[in-house]
Amino acid sequence: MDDLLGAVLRESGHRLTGPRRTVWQVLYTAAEHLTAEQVTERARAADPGANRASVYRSLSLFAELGLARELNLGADHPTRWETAHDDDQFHLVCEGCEKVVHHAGRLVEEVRSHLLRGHGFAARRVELHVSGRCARCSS
Amino acid sequence: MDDLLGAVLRESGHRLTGPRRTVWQVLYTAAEHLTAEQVTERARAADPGANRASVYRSLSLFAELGLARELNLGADHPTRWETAHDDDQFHLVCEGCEKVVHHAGRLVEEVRSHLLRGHGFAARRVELHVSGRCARCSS
DNA sequence: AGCCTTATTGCGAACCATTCGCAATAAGAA
DNA sequence: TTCTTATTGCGAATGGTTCGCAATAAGGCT
Repeated sequence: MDDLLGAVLRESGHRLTGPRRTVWQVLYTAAEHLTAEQVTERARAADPGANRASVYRSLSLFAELGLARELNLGADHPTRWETAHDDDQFHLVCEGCEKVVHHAGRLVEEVRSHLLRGHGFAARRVELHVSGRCARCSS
Repeated sequence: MDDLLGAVLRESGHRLTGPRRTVWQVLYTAAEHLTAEQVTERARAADPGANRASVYRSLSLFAELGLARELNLGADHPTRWETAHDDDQFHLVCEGCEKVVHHAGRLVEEVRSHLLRGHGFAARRVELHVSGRCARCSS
């Protein structure tokens, strides 16, 4: 939905602007995880004057408001962005086809309860990054 | 051990040099995870002429040889380094005391087999980053 | 509808961690 | 000891991200 953006912005005392709408659209309709640069490119498809700095500002604001999420898949790869899901992060990076697979599973819940019961550690955010080879590429 | 460095370097056709020895010493005797900048500072304590670029070069080489590991604990934090352990990465970052706890458990094994059996994904490296509050800080 | 306030934008310059190019140096083999 | 060449040190370059500030436009108010 496009109205989610407006609602969240209004509610938090921010304005619904053109650039923000554009960035949100890009992020929302993207299949993969995009780098800030890719977001900028695609934003320029809709609005040729789209500005890099504004894209960065929109992305960080979205993150702050819980609309989007910043991904770190290793120091070699650049930072990527995605719309936020309720589930925790669980990313499988295939070294063969370079695809990043999203995988939401109960595993995260298990990790969480394991840590709390076994170690008294109250997990807020769980990020699981796995690199290896997917079924197709490991043949 | 200090000889581990020499052995691994020699075996891989590299030279055991002063700068590399210094960086290894720093990394090896560090309690926490250090940023490249911190490694450089400490290296300068031993050798005032220690060079930033060489520190970076040493660190990447160590990573390549499996002696050290680069850590990404989120885009906000700078990259950190540690000597490599055999176990996979499992980091608990406490938001209260800012401590990074190393926690090696069988959880990683479970994740690995879960992915392989359930999804045909052959995990090579598993990184689990959890932020939350440790037992002491959550009171 | 038009006005006013001020959040947001766009632009380029600034930043900062990391990397590079290259001449000088020093490991390690002979 | 000499010789080869991997490695260093230096400063400059890079690349992603952020900043400063004047110009613009959202949205509340009349």
